[in-house]
Order: sequence, then C-alpha cells, then structure tokens
Amino acid sequence: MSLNKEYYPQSFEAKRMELWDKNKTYKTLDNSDKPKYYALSMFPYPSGKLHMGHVRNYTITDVIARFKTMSGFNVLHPMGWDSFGLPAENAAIQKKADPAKWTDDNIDYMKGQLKRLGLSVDWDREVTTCKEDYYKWTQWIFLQMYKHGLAYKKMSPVNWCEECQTVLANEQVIDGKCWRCDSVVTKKNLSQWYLKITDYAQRLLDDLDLLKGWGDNVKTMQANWIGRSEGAILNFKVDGTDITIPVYTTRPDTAYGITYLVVAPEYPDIEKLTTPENKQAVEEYRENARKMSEIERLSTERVKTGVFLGTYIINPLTGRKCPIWTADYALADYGTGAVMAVPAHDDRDWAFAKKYNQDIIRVIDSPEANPDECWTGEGVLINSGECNGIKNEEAKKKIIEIATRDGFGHAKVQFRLRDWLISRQRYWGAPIPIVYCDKCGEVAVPEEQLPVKLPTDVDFGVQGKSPILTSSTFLDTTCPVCGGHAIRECDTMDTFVCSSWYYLRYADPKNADKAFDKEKVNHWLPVDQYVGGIEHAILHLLYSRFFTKAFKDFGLLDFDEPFENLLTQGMVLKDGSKMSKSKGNTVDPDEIFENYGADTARLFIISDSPPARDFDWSDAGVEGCYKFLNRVYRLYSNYEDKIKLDYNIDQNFAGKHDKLIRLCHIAIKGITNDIQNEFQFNTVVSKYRELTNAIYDYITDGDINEDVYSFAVLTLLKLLSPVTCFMAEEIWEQLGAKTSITHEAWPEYKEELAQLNDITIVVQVNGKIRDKIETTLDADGEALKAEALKMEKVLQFTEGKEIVKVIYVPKKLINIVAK
RNA sequence: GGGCGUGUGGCGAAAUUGGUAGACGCGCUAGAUUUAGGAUCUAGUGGGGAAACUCAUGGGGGUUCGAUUCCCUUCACGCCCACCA
Repeated sequence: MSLNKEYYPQSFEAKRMELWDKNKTYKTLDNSDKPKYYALSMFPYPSGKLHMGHVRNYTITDVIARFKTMSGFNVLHPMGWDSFGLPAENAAIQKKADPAKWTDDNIDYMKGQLKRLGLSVDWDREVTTCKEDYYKWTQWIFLQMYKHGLAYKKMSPVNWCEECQTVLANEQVIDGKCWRCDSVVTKKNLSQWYLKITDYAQRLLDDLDLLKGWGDNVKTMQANWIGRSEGAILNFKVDGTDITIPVYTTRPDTAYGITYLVVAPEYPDIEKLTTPENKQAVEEYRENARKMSEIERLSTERVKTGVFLGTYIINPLTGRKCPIWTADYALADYGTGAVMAVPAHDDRDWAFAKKYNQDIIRVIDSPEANPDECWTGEGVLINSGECNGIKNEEAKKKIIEIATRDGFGHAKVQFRLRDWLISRQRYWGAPIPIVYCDKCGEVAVPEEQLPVKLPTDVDFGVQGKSPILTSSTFLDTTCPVCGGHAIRECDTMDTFVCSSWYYLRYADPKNADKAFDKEKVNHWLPVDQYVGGIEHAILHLLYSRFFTKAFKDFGLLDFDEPFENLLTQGMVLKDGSKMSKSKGNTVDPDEIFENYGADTARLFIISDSPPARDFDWSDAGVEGCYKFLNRVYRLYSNYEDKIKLDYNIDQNFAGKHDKLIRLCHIAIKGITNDIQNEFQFNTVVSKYRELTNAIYDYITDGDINEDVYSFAVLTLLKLLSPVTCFMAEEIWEQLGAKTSITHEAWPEYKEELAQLNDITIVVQVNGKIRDKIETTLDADGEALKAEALKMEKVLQFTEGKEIVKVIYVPKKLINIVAK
C-alpha cells in the first residue's frame, strides 16, 4: 500500500466513514476501566439541512470527544433529534406531506451529513424525540410531575401567537414577538397546563454557584431571568368595604409617602373596587388594555395612562386616604398585580402623578436630592412618623416590623420567574396524557397505557384549530377510573419538554421499561462538556436544570446539575452578519465537503476564532486551510520511505535533530494545554502550523534522520487526528498501522525537552530593549548580568547615570535600572 | 434604566497571566519555477525616520525597574433583561 502523491480527500473520506461505521469504531460501552467522559452537543432540530452553525457546534464537540478518547477516557458522544415542532406541521400544511415522513426524510439526510462531517458519534445511542419509544417517556415524565403536584392546569391570560395558532411560554416571547415566527404576540384568556418551575426558583438561583464550568454571562442571564427580589407585602384596606388589597414592594421604607394605589387592568377584584359613576371609563380602559399587544404595551413606555376607580384605601401608617387607580404600568402577573405609588421616590409613579395631578410627599431626604425631582437614591426618612431620622436601608426592616406587629404586612421574597406554560394547540408534539371524564373530571392516563399515541387520521388543512381535533379516533376515550365516557386532552407539549431530558436518555437509550436506568444515568451524568449556542442560555438550559432537580427529588437520579461545563459557541458570520437565508449569505456545508473535503471544513471552522467568539466565514480562509492540509499531506506522501512506525529516538541527537525533537515536545505541550484550557482551538491550529513549518525547515537540507523524522511526523499526525480525522486515519493506515488512530494514546511531552536549548536573553535599560544575548539554557544568571553591563549599547544608555539595580528574569530578560 | 462582555496592524487574531506587543494565518509586495495561469518555494510586510532611534494595544491619569495585562477615570460598540413595583 502506498499513499497517493497528492492530497485528494474525495478519494478516501467517504471510504473512511463507511469503515468507521462498519467497524463500529466509535461504539461506547457502559462498562470500562477507564474514567468516563460525557461530551454533548445540543441536538439539532431536523429542519432539512445542516447549516454552518451546526458544523461549528458539532466539530467543536467532536474534537473534544476525540481528544478525550485519546487521553484515556471512555467517552460518551451521542447524537439525536429534537424532532417535534412546528416546521414539520407547517410543511405538512403547505406541501401536504406527512409530518412524520417529512421529519424522517430530514433526519436521514442530516444524519448522512453528520457522518460526512466525520463525527465520532455512537449512532447506536441515537435518540429521536418524535418516536413513540421516546415520547412515551416524555409523557411518563409529565405524569411524574403531575403526581408530585408540579403539573397543573389553570385559566389565565397567556401569550398567544396568531401566526402559529398556539400559546407561548414567557421565555418564548422576545420583545413582544414570537421567538419562532417573529409575529406580534397578544394576550388570550385560556385554560392551560403549567409546570411549576417557580417551586425551584431559589434552588435554580442558588445552584448557579455550583456551575464553575459555566460562563458568567449565561449565569447572569439566568439569575436575571429568575429575578429574585426582597421586599414586603403590605395590605391596604379599601375604605368603606371589607376588601383588602395586598401590594408587593421592594421599598417599604417609602410607605409613609404613598399617595395613591394602582391595580393592573386585569386585577380580579377590579369591578368591586369601581364606583358606578366610574364604571364606564374603567371598562373602556380595561377593554383597550386587553386588546393591546405586548408590543403596544411596551411601546407606550413613557406615556403613562390610567383611570380613577372612585374608591380609596387607607394607609395604616398615616391614616391617609389614597385614591385607587387602574393603569397598565401595573402588571397583572407580577407581585400581587397591585402597586403602592410613592411618586416622590419612584420614577414611574412620579411620571404618573405629574400627569394625573396626584399628591407628592417626600419621605426620604438626602443632600443630593432635589425637591423638584424624583429621588430614588439613599437617604434619611422624613415625614415618616416614628421612623423619622432613620436611614432608609434600616427603615425597610423597621417598617416591615411595624407592618408585622400591626398585622398589615410581612417580609416577602419575590421572583420574576413564572411557571412554565407547556400546552400547545398544535399537532406535532407529545400529547399531554390526561383525559376529562364526564363524571370524574381531570384524570391522568395510567402509566401502563402509555404512550398516548398521536393520531394519524387528521386533516392538516383545517383552519383556526389544532389538526388533532379533526381525528375521529383520538378525542373520545374511556375513563381509566370509572370506565365511562371521557375526552382526551388535545393539546400537545411544548417541544422544550422533550429536550429537557434527552441528555439522560443517551445514557440508556434502548430501555423499554424505564425512561432511564438510575445507575446508568448516575454513571454517565453529569455531562462533562456541553456545547451549544448562546440562544439557549435561558430556555433550554433553565428547563433542563429544573427537570434534573425535580428528578432528583423524585428519586430518579442523584445529582443536582445536569451540565458540569458549558461552552457556548459564537455565531457563524459571513461578511460581518449572521448567516441567514434571508440575507443570502449562507454557505452550504455540502459544497465545502465536495470541493475541499470535511477535514478542511473541520479545520477551518475551529481555526480563526476561539469557540466562544463569533466566527467570520471567509472563502480565502477555507482555501488557506486546504492548502495547509496539502502541505501537511506531502510530508507523508513525498517521504513515505523515511517514515517507520517503530522509530527509536532514545538516542543522543544534536543540532537540528535535537531541535526538531524539542519542537515536537513544545508543540505537544502547547496543544495539550490549549485544548485543556477552555478549548483554545484557534491557537491549537497555529501550533499545528508552527510544527509543520519546523518539519519543513528540518528537511530542506536533505539531511533527514528517519527516527527523528518519523517521530516528528507521527506526532504531528496524532496531534492533528482529533481535527482532521479523515486524513489522519488514511495516512495512519497507509503507513501500515492495523488499528484506528482514534485508539492511539495522545502524545506526551517531557518537560525538560519542551524548551529549546538555544535561547535569547533580552537586555533592557529602564525597561527599553537595547540589546540581546544569545546563550543556552544552562547559562548562569550572574554571568549574564555582568556581560550585559559591559555591552556597548548598555554603556551608551547608562552613561553618566548611576546603576540602581539589575533585574534578571531567568531565560527571559535582564533589565538594568539606571538613574 | 439595570446587568454582562469587548476594544491590539488592511483583516482574523496571539501574548506562558506583570517580562522581547503583533505568534500563526488571510491579504498584499517583490523574486524563483512555469509557454501562461494555477499550484509550489524564497524574502518582505504596524506607523514615522536614510539611519541612530522613536511612536504605538479606544482616550486620559496612576502603581511598577517593566503594563495589552493591575487600579482610577472617560469614550465607543455588542449582547441579555427591563413600566418586575
């Protein structure tokens, strides 16, 4: 056997892939003496074709998985499909295709592309969320949530996307628009299923501290989203009634300055709080607010509006009668839906009070405060009865004490996080396993009756309702309790429910009796390295953390956090903006595979920027990587007769031979460190190039020692193999190796050889470089100092000055301080 | 308004965490080879200066023998959250 003279990846990449497949080279066994390592990519939605973002994501994870395998770990590197969701259903509507078929076809195609990319994935563990053997367990998990009181149904105003004809979770509304289709979201009053993620708010917040391997940006985003704040509930009696309005405030210290109260337009008791003469105006205002989209509500940011209800509350601290208003700057679903207004110390209240002529009472004074402006800073209490003279931070506690003592309030921790709305009025999702019995009401489907299968006799052309309602077989069923007539829940689950536990299923993908085996999950999890896009910083990553914590409480597993280390890779850009079909600046991975091969794609996508940063695609850069691989390849194809697998470098080498060996050790050390240090693949690639250049330098004079040369090029080959896996495997085999290079040990370096013998010492005077000394590693510091002091350049710059001290940094520099 | 980041050549970037700023590459310039193009190889490539030198890591200040790195201040950009009481 021998190598082609020229690098022609098309001639061997496909063949290599088939052999890996056939030989099950990347099969992962549960039992191994080696320590485990779980490398995970965020699994793709099977949209049709891979884009460069996928290529970047999966290449990064694959390089990590291959590196860890060679470093002696038993690596789990799985892949699957987040395959429920709207695009399949939309395709069904537009192209009259079956969503299952559409999804399967896409999976087939994309799986081929992933293999073409050379992923070292154990495909026997593939997981597909829209298959019965998976969604059965998604439904089972829902039942566990239900059983433990974490899944419940309630009527409330929800986010409605008219375009998608479904409700959305809070996390899926971005700037008042649908995260998927970008159309305006409105409010609708519906009875919907929720998961009680709020029960876990504090733990989700606290445990962020456990996540040492997560970037602060993601942790901060989650902390902001959870939004913990400390304050108080204060209850205000409505004058002349038995009604009490509780408000939540983070500023109880300003409670003596309340001059009016605001309730949200959706406030439940609002009708009882409205006097007959104000009824019409209030009704109109509420109607208007209801019709307004989130966007409009946001866009009215600076113009405050509201209507007086005609009633008053009494401030128990001051006895003051304060009018009750409704205004849409009070939010129905945060706090209690009612706000105490202290215009003197809150910007929003100030603006409102100015517009509607409400009283303003200053209760916090500060030398910096201007009486004609709103003051939200620190200060000392005034106009506050028994609290006068107290600093406002202390007054917060004091007033909570008073409220508690007198029975009109208490301290309260409030979260911004809302419960997770998981109902979707769509077909292509996991059915919620609940039935509504004529007699027994809401009943959970017994576990042994799972899965509740998606019906196939549906009409996708139906307008204004979920296609699932057109099934003649699905809706009517019998009650598992009484055997009487019952109707199935016809909403399906948000796809984020499916993706909140898939990483557990990989540990035990074929289990027909359980969602996953506890022991296997405890063995493989937590994920050692998770790689994916920053766009999931809140959504998927928060939901998955919630699921893991709930599962721990259910006794299904024994860890708190699913993902130990998280790498959020940057976007792939072209010409400075995100690749997108609408901008027409996409690059098709298939074209790159065809023209340059997968190795070039893999090398290029990790080469130019560190993984976390955005990556600007350039055609010239691809070309450059391809040329580099050609250059590397020729080191083997042109010198095949000089390379032997059983080389011996345990002998004394001098001069350029010694230097090349040292450069190899330097490369091993540098590359290993760069990978271990947050996967700095861009500098790994530059070190590949340095070593390649060094080997070319070595051979230019034709004096090639076969042992040294073999050591150098085989070291390079192994170092390259996690990245350019096809070429490395091809050359490796052509050189006569019998086993996959994947199963070779990662090269090790000797510290004493990971430095050059000839070094340059920089000589500075007062921190400025004046000269250099060429010397060797073993040179004596004192002697070097003495030599430096005698150098002509040094004398020139120290002339007439006193030498204060001489600093010597070993192997680096001498700095002479002269005054 | 709050939070988190980022500012280094024409471009992507690097800098062993306080020690030669610009590694490595893209691009560009010249040369070799080639009938030509491509490919390949060699040399050069931050600014100013003929040179000695000197200036330069968004701007200004500070600490230090020495600062891209630490501190203060200021500007610009990016992302996330936001009438959250």
